Amino acid sequence: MRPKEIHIPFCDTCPVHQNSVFRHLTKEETDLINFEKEHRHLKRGDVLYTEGSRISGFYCINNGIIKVYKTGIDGKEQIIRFAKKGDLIAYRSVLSNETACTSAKVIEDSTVCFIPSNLLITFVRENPSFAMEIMKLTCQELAEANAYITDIAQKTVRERLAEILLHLIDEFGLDEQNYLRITLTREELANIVGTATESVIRLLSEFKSDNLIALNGRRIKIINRKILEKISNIF
Amino acid sequence: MRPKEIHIPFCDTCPVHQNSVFRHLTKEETDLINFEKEHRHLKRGDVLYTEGSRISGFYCINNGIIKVYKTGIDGKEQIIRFAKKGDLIAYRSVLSNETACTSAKVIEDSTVCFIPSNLLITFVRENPSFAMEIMKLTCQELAEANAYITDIAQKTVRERLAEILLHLIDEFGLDEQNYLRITLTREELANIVGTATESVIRLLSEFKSDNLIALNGRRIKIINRKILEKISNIF
DNA sequence: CGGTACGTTGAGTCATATCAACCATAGTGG
DNA sequence: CCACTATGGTTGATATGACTCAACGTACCG
Repeated sequence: MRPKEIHIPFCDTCPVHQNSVFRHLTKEETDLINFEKEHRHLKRGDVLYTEGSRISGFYCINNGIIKVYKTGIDGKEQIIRFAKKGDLIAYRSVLSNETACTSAKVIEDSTVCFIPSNLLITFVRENPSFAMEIMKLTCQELAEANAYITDIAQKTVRERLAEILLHLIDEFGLDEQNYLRITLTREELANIVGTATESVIRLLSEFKSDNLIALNGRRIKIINRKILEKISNIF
Repeated sequence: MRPKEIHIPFCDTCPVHQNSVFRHLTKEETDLINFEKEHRHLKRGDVLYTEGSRISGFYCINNGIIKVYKTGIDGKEQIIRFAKKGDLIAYRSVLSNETACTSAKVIEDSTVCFIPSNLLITFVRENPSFAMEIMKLTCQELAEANAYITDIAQKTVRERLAEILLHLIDEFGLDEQNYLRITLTREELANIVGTATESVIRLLSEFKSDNLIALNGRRIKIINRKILEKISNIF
């Protein structure tokens, strides 16, 4: 009884597959994934895995948005990154053979493929081009993490909030009316920036009075990107 | 005229080599490194590479301590990590084929081997066990970076300073009199914690009056580790 | 001896967290 | 259908952690 069942194509014709690290797999390897993968439909709030758990595979996001976060003091979430169409999650834990260092939860209803660990390990060992691509992925994530450490340590909340808005624009884009294509609660925004919910609310309404953004419930319309860039102190 | 020239052994008998990711290399691969590597003696303050530069190889630390940092607002350094005997630096940029996202500077006089990029790339492509080990390394660094993002976003400066002291104990150890085996300026400490130099000074002398540490110039003696753990809020 | 880099302390300020109250909305169950 | 509850959003008042600025001390170095 799923009125809107989303079709999951075979891996070899899946646009995600063709545009990701998977494009370095051979026909045989692709078929193997296709055979072994499961696909799942998930709703907002569903949890894919939690910090500390042992993981038997990783996920390829076909659709929707997932937040990847750590749980800190008093259970406060720190959002580390988002995963959307074409992104992989949980592969880090598989590769390092450690328990998950983050949790993952659905933000917008998603369709994902679950691929068992052993496939990833095998491909890394047997397909050097694929290994190299996965390695690049990890290295890029590492570079981003380092940059974020510096930001969070040195910038004010105001600067960081402006910067996050710009990141969200880059990552998820704007619709025809310049609304951000991702909707987050104030609390989620606070958990990216690393601040209190109330501070996000105050700063957003400040940005609004300065005519940099407009607010429509959870939807954020970008009016003046240039000034946001100035505020965010990126160079 | 170097009175204390430190002997660099051939790679195949180098203790660093035998205890690092390099142990997965074949005899031939090891010989190749041995043949192509350069070794360098560096003094405090020497710079190995700087953010944004293109890198033609990576470094294996034989001795001494290096700080790896990003330059943020107004040139303020954010120290990302330290590298000591047996650690590798700059390999991230080589693997992802990007310019360096950090700079590296000598904190304690060091001896390092410089190994050209192409060797690393070749070994990753041709030696799956080695590739896997390097990958684990990156993944672990990533896990640490994520944890640090959460800390810095959620903890107070006081908590973070205590935590950093504990990290430094774990990473560099204590001598017979419980002095930390790494000496940093107050500014460097501040640049790890992500705070102002004055704040570090005030908090250190607070820890001192609470009899948690003793101070002797730049040397820090650990007196009560338990309480430091309590303050740092790790669980 | 003057210079430079580092360390320390005090005073004042400000950004941000915290606490508290209140509103809006939607879902739930009797 | 209404009270009830939970969740998210907003605003105000207040507290305070941490930064900044400034002055001064200390130590080492050529």
